[in-house]
Amino acid sequence: MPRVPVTTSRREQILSEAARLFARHGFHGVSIDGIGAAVGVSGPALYRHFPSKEGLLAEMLVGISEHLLAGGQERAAEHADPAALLEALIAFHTDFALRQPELITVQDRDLANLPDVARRRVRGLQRAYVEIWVDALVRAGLAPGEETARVGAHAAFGLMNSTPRSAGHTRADVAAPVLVAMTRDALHALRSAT
Amino acid sequence: MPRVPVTTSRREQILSEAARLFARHGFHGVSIDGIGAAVGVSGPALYRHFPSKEGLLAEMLVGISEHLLAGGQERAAEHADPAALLEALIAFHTDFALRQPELITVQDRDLANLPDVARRRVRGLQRAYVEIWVDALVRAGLAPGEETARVGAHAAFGLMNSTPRSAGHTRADVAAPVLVAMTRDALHALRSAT
DNA sequence: TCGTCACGTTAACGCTCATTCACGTTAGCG
DNA sequence: CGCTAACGTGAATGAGCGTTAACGTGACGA
Repeated sequence: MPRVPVTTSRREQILSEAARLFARHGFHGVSIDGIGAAVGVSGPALYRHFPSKEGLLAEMLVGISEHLLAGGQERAAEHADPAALLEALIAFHTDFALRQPELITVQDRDLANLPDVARRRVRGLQRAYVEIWVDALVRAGLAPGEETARVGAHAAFGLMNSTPRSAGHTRADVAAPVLVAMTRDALHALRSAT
Repeated sequence: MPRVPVTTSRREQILSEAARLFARHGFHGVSIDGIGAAVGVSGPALYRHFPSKEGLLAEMLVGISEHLLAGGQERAAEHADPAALLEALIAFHTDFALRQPELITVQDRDLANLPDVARRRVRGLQRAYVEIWVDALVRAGLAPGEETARVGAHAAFGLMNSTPRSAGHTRADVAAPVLVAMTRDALHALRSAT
């Protein structure tokens, strides 16, 4: 009879510390022993919790993509009005980027280090998330077509995800309204740009 | 008497191919043999041109930072009016990001893989470049203080550097005006955001 | 109380990879 | 013409690291 783990923390702890380390040094810049040391166990103990180093990364990136997509779908279900939806999406994404800068960093830096299957999975989730934005932009009349909307969406992500670069010197509660306002106006610029 | 290299191309060729490979697979995801193969020589031949793999990366990143800083200083010298300077900076940076997406990618992904000395050098150059933007933003009255201006500058970089993510599906000459307009409006949003 | 399973540990294996070595080859300069 | 320096090559070296193996240990269910 499978024992239920009293401490579900170990897995989460590993994921969290690994994210911190991956963000700082990159996937290949961190060793299994390094991750182990960060959580107070040594090296190969990780294989009791994850099938491989790549598997650990996969779970992390899939988790992020699923979280973002779920959040996007939630907002889309709540708001019929595309302008209101965009506002909600901006708030949601900015909040995530400010709260989890390491995850943001790892997500768009170490995607290439995923095994093929997982990478396709993550790409698919990301694409679906982008499509929510694209759809909202087109319906809101901010972008004339999907291509422009996609460029705009990626640009907005780049803007909001700049957080890891300026965070460290800047408190989140001062950066948040700035990023939100900038993203909103950047997206509105799509209208006049074409 | 030192012979002048007939083919100055080899060095440039290596730098260029290495940039492409680093951008796609990351610094640690590319081997010396891989870089060699990409330019048609094999493995250790690179040591005739660079002191080490890290040295190669260092030259690449220092080159980028110097190019950006030089471009920024040029624009700053040409434009006394801060608003005009900002327009010139946006055009300059967007153009660079669209023309050299691989360099942009490598620059903000593999900085951590530099040896300490080179990393400090690059960071210093980057800081100086950022300060040109910060100064222009403050003088143009778009940001109330340097801290807000810094957040805004990093956000603008994130926006313009989003190019590698959307490029590939989008032609540069359609993306350029979109990114320019978005960046301009994003920066103007700093005024009302505070 | 006993077996089992979750969770660790240390040592060993094997592979990748940056770097060095010993050794050509070609082209210009004196 | 011959010396030298630029530029390559293929083989050897040595370190780092992911992964596996062999071996505890303590707690909980039967």
